[in-house]
Amino acid sequence: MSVRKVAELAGVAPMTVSRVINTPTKVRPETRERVLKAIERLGYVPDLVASSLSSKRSRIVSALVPTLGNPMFSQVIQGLADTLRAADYHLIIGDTRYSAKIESALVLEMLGRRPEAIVLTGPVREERIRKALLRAGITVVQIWDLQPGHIVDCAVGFDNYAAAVAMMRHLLGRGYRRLGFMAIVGDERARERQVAFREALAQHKLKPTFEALPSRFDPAYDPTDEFIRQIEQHPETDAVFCASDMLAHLAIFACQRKGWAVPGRIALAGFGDLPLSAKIVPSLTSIRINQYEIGRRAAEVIVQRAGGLRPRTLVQDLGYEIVERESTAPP
Amino acid sequence: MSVRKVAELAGVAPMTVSRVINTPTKVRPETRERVLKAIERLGYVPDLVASSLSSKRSRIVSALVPTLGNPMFSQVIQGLADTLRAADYHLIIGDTRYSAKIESALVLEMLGRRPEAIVLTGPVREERIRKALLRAGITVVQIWDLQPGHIVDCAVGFDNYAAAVAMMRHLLGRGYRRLGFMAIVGDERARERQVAFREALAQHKLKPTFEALPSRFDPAYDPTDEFIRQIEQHPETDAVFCASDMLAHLAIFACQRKGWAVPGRIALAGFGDLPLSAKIVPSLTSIRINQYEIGRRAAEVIVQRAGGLRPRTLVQDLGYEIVERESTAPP
DNA sequence: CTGAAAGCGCTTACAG
DNA sequence: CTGAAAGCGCTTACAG
Repeated sequence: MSVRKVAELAGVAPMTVSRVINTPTKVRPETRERVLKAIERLGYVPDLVASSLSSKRSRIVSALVPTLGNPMFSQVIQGLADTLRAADYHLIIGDTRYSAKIESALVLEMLGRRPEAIVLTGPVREERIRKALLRAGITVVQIWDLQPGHIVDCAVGFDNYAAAVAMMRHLLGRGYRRLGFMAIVGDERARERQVAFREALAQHKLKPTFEALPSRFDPAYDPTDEFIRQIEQHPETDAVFCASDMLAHLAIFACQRKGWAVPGRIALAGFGDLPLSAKIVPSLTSIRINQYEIGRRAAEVIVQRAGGLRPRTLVQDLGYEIVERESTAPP
Repeated sequence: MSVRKVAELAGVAPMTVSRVINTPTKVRPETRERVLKAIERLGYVPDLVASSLSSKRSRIVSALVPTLGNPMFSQVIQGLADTLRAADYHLIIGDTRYSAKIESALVLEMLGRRPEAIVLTGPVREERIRKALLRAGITVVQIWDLQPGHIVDCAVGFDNYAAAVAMMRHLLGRGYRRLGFMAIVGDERARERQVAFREALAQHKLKPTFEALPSRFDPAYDPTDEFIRQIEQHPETDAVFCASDMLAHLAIFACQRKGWAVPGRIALAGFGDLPLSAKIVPSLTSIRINQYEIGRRAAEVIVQRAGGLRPRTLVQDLGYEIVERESTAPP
């Protein structure tokens, strides 16, 4: 099945078949009809691989996220997928498992598909990769965290550090003073939140009661146990800033098991504002990021660029919002 | 940047560069070294589009799931992505939003990329699409639900109906008799569970107290409110079978808000056994499906097929497991 | 409005 | 072990 077969059946040149598919208005209606009928009869599906090669437009976008298992990122992917599909692009995805090494290997692999754009979560970490990206001359959209110094091309996201600072302001404003921090090790974005956590405390001449970073690669990995252990070892803790809502949910359940009132005994705050966070009991104070919108905007930038437009702003800060809920009511 | 440039720099023919990349052992070590150096120096990344076209091997797999937002499916995708990457395949994804129409359009689009295999969630619903798939002559792996009559090619999943029947056996065995059912409308897989729910009750000469199917397209969509409304309208209900763990989690929170003891007042059971279900208070009885494994096996089938092997079994039933937890303790 | 020629960047299938 | 020729299935850039 190929343009040639269709052309033969319709009694036209292959070029005309190509026109019917790509620029139908440039073909006389009668001719178009004949070609369309031939396409239909043969069940012809144009080969986009060949099309990509000769037109030098792959209509492919690659996106790399740390993990697909995290709803934060799957929402971003969903936003990307929906918007790109509407513009006739296909999306190739890869997950880096939070590893810079895997990320680099994936970028190189992806580049082989000649994508028109590549979406990366966070800054490029290897100089070699940055060079390869530049040499490829494609649109690079860095999503999620905005770190101005490291942006290769475009960026859509929010200020992770500022968001964490705002949450700390909220917690301190509520009167909490003995704060713990919890994140999953390997999550570099969480590291930034941790820095904000420390600095905010330091400004108030306070010290963390604990900073726990269970590793998902640790065979004994269980954030729930880790949380309980930390609270028992540091019973003065009156609030815990969790680097993700999922951790905060687990902490709430741990507290329920232990009979620790939230927020009476311990206040809890998360990050990401998952849908469940508004519904959980107690409802969870969190930092809302519009994940879907990040994906949508990233796709938008890509489509605009492909259309020859220079997007007005190369860096789009979509902001964040502290959502104050029951879990951090004043003590 | 092309094989030609590399070939010139290395002083060999393009064909030799191709060999160094694809079958390096077939090139004399000294020649290979020279070519490798040229590749390195130029930062050459082979064009997989051109490679696909001439070799007729795209090394692409397309996967369609109803939504990426549901952790059930993102786990499947993760299993696919990991396994396919290890075999040097790229994964193009699409989400059908539970729509047969979108699914059909996506399949046709995907076919244009000449994937070596396509992964579909559930059976193909349009005859036209089944034909297109057959004509494409590629591996089609139907995942998730196993419906023998509708399988185009291979299938990896579990028996949705049997799983729901097993859960009903559990609930009835625990002594619950006044059962309600809840699912999100549009989820066809949930429909099967609903049928099992009804039939199991009928066998015991029982009737549902309610069957609620909130629609995510309904502006007033709120499964929590819907759950509360149903329980208040049908206060005799002593247990609710939720077609997904997420719904069951929301139901648990709703009960906490209302002061309805789970399982004292109402027992709850879910489907999918999300990680949170073991941790939530009360822990949730659910049906465990190994989502990641479904993805992994689907990829395995694809890789085996590509290697010329006929997989031993075309239909792999990975089974399910009723995980009995606190939420359905005897009344 | 339509078509013949050339070429996109690889690899297949020979040939030596 | 290496290479020259042909071709994968489209589209670009002309030409008429």
